[in-house]
Amino acid sequence: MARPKSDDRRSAIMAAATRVIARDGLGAATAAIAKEAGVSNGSLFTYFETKADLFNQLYLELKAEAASASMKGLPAKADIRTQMARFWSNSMGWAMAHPDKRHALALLTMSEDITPASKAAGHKAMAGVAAVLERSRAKGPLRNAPMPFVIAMMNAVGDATMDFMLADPAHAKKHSKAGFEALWGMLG
Amino acid sequence: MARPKSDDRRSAIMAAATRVIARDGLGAATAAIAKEAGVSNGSLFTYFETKADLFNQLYLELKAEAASASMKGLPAKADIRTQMARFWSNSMGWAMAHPDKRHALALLTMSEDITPASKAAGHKAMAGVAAVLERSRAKGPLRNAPMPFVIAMMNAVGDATMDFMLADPAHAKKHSKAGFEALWGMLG
DNA sequence: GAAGAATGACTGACTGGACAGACATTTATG
DNA sequence: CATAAATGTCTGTCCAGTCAGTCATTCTTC
Repeated sequence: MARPKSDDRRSAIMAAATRVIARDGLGAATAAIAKEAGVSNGSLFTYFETKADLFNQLYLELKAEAASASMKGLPAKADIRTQMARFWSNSMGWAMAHPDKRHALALLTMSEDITPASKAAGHKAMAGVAAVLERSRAKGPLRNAPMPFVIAMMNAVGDATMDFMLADPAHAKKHSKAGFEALWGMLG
Repeated sequence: MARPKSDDRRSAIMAAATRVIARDGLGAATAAIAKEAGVSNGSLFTYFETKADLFNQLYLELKAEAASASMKGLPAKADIRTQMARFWSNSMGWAMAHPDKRHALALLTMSEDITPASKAAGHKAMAGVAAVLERSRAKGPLRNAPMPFVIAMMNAVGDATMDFMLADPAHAKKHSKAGFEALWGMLG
């Protein structure tokens, strides 16, 4: 019946938001995002009702992408340390390949206008990870800790590791390995 | 001479800023801070040249307080695990006793208008910690990692632990212990 | 399949509100 | 009385979200 919304435009806005948020922080102006996307100010609001809406959708998309990337090719039959190592390497590799996405996601995770519903959905996307973690910590010092606590620990170590890899890419491999050893020491 | 500046007023502003930042985030309005302090809008600017200036001074003050609290009564002669445990318990205790301060400090640490100079000074305040950490990690998986990396790991685990303690105070002790075991596993 | 009616996406100037910081005036201190 | 702190209004800036008008696309009718 009428001009259809374009997926290209929608994803141009999402991609622009990723870049601008990574650059300007959560205070990023919608006008700046629209400009970066090559789209008019008003047009942004035909794709996203509010700025918070845009942020929530972007959060979910990035979270899903990060989760899927980190679970790629897990050797289901290998021992648990090998699986964990593969997961770790996937996660760190994704972060290195997409620093803007990883930075924007880190900021959005802290943002106050990500709704509880979005956070819940985000955690759901990470469900596969939880299973691997569960086995990893079975005999370690965290064997009796609540699972969300264990997940938070892993994220904390992961975030800190990524920060170092991005700040010092020359030794990224080394930092990634050190981070994994730290994680494994904590779990096993 | 002339009317002197009052330390009471200055610290009222600092305390108010702590509360308001904890409540409203880094977007906290200077007007809100002044009001909370029972001080006029303009007066705030006779004590702090700019908002960023206030934030930097508050960051340093909170950082110094946290550092000093966490080093209190370290048993210099005890074995390293005992020292580390005392440090950990001090840190977590301070955070539980002053949730606003700890939250504001966490936010300020991420803030973009904390200058590199302030961050450097902040790290300096934590110097005592570094020595304890150095001995703790001497034989563990992180024995060859750069010290800043080890510090970042510890902070990451500490932040995650505090989040859980504050969110679930009934089991604060348990969370604190679990966090310590995680840290110790990582180091030793 | 051509004409044109209907739809709704697109644009960018605009609005209302919030906020950092300045300033003119008042008040306290020595 | 000289000096400087205190006050709170005021101003310029910035920004999320709106809106009136435009135009691309699709549907309908002959």
